[in-house]
Amino acid sequence: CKAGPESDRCQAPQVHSDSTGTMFHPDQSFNTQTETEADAGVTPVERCPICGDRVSGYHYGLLTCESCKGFFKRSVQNNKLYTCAERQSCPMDTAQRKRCPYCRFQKCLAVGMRKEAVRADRMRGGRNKFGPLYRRDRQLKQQREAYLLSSGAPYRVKLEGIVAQLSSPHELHLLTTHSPTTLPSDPFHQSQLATSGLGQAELPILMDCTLNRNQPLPYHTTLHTQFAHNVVIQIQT
DNA sequence: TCTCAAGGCCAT
DNA sequence: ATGGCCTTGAGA
Ligand SMILES: [Zn+2]
Ligand SMILES: [Zn+2]
Repeated sequence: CKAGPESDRCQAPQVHSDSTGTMFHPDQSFNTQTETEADAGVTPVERCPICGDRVSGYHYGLLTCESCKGFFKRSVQNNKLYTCAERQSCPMDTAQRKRCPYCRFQKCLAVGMRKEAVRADRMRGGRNKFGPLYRRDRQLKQQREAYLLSSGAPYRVKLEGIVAQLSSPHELHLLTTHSPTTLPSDPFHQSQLATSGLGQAELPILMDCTLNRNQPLPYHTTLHTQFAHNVVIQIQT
């Protein structure tokens, strides 16, 4: 993987996974970006509920990305009043989140960001009253994952990103042709893998399948299980 | 001490 | 105005 000036695309595809799909955000029409290899496998793969970007921690009540944190802070601090030029339902993803601050702020509130967590006196550091809440939420998530890991429940794997370069066309062939119907003998599998683009440099891929917990992932992929709901896959190149 | 969410800074 | 990175500081 040559890291050029445009090293953006030279990254491992990002993957979400989830038990039986039930916990997936129902409104996940996020066009997720790729994630750096460094992040993959180390940091929990959580998605910002507002825009789908990578979360950087708890901000004003819940896990959000860095940009929505900043946006919410500015909005509240400066008593921003926005208006939507459309119908109060603009799409929110990393590409379009800055287009309509109104809908972005609405969504911030809708998903539970708290104005009260923005300090009127701009005191820095320390902990606010939500500190304990964050702590509980964390350990709740962990418990649930521990359970799901041990339960043997089917889990869902989504892979979306750009493969910079496959070592051989054969790998792509396997990924492609084995998609919906050829995942062997798995009653749960419903995978949909699409490839498009013909350039050798970058290859968009999309996979979404449900697998049994004891079943290996298809071909040339390695699985790193972190938490039950978050699995990171790396394509071996 | 260490943690990590809150505010600050500043290049874009 | 945005968003990535930095500094702060009460609580564990
Ligand atoms: Zn966001
Ligand atoms: Zn709007």
